[in-house]
Amino acid sequence: MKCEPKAYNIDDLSRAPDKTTHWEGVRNYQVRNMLRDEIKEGDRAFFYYSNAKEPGVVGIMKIVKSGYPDFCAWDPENRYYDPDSTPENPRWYMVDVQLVKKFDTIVLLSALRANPLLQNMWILRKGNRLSITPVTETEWKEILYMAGT
DNA sequence: GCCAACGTTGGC
DNA sequence: GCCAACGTTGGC
Repeated sequence: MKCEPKAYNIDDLSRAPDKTTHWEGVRNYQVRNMLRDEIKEGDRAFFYYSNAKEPGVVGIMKIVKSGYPDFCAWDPENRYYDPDSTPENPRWYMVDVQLVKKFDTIVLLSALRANPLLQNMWILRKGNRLSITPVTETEWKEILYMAGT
C-alpha cells in the first residue's frame, strides 16, 4: 500500500491511537474495488513510500477493518471531497490498518528491482500507478528476508 | 523539475 | 463510442 511520507509516514502510524488509522483518499476505481471487495480483515500489507527521496518498503501493517465507505468524500472541507459520493450511494471505500512492524531499515525500490525473485512483482511493472497492488507469498517472504526479519 | 504512463473528461 | 486534451502519479 503506497503512501507519500510527506503526507503520512510510518512514525505517524506508530503514534496513532492503537497504531491504527483509516486508509482514506483512494480515488481510483480499480483500487476502490480492491478495498471494497478483496481486502479482508486480518490481511497483511506492506507500507510503501512513494514519491519519496528514497522510495521503498518501510514496514508491515494489518487490515483491522475491511472495506467500508470513505466518509472523507462527504465532507466539503476535506481534500478528498467528492460531491458525487453520498452516504446513500457511496462511491469510494477505505479500510483501517494497524501497524505491525516498522523495519529496522527501509527495503529500497532499487533493491526490489535488483532482486530476480521479485522481477514480476506488480508494483515494479512499467506504468503501474495503482496505489495498492497484490503481493504473492513468495514476494512477501523475500521482502521480509531482505528487511532482515 | 522533467516526463512517461495512464486515467478521466467532455465535445462531437 | 471515439479520441484529444488535460490532470495525476511517481521514478529519476
